Amino acid sequence: MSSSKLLKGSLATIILKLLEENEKMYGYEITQRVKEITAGEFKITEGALYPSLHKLEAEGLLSTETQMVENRVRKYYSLTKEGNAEAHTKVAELEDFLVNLQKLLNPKLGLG
Amino acid sequence: MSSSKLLKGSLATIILKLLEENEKMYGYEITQRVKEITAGEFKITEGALYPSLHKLEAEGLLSTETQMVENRVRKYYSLTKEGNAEAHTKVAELEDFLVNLQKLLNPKLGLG
DNA sequence: TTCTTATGCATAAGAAAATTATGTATACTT
DNA sequence: AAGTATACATAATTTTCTTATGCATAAGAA
Repeated sequence: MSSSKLLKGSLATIILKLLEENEKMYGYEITQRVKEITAGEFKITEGALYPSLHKLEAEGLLSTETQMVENRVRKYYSLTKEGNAEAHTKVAELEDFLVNLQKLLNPKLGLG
Repeated sequence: MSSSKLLKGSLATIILKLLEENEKMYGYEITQRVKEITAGEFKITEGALYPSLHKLEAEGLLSTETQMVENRVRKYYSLTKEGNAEAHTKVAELEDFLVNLQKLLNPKLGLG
């Protein structure tokens, strides 16, 4: 996430959420999907993405499958069973966090 | 912010926002206010808070004033003029970020 | 034909921003 | 006497980025 330098710590949750909806995705596809959804405002760098994917795989949350497409390698990632559970947990935690952050940013609503 | 380990990078914005509303606050007060507003879900640690306050002061965004209250030192922080401007900017950036994050977490709404 | 952009993965060096642990000090409660 | 609350501060470590670099193929522009 280059443009804003905000919200370090949410990348893994974003990845898990996207994979919850898409069955399988490859790295480059994830960067493009995020860019598309956020109208170009989030740019996930490879230096952040690939280490994060590798870590999630090492933790047993993602499984991989490599394909050759048009003479290029694609490494597809899918949620494991544990990954699916963790996706729910992490998304819920992040949403909870956002609610609290909104209370801080918008105290009139929060304490109304 | 100990409990969730999320949203690293938003602490400075939270501080600026609180000071935008409160004229002046001291460190311990900030930790208690955040805890109160978020019903105990955000716990700002001293190890995060004080370095962040010092940095904001070094950047000219905050000014300080020390008082003795009941035999204890309190260091009050206030927004400078530049701090006030920066508070607006950072809050707007964070809100913008949250909008995009919501699009990722709630794609059905985002692309509706 | 050469350069740039796009596609696709990966790692290393460095910076930023936390966590955790520690230290000092006063005051109140158990 | 020990623990909790108030109040500030810093150091060591960890996490998670950014930036830079590297490899490789393909397509389009100059």
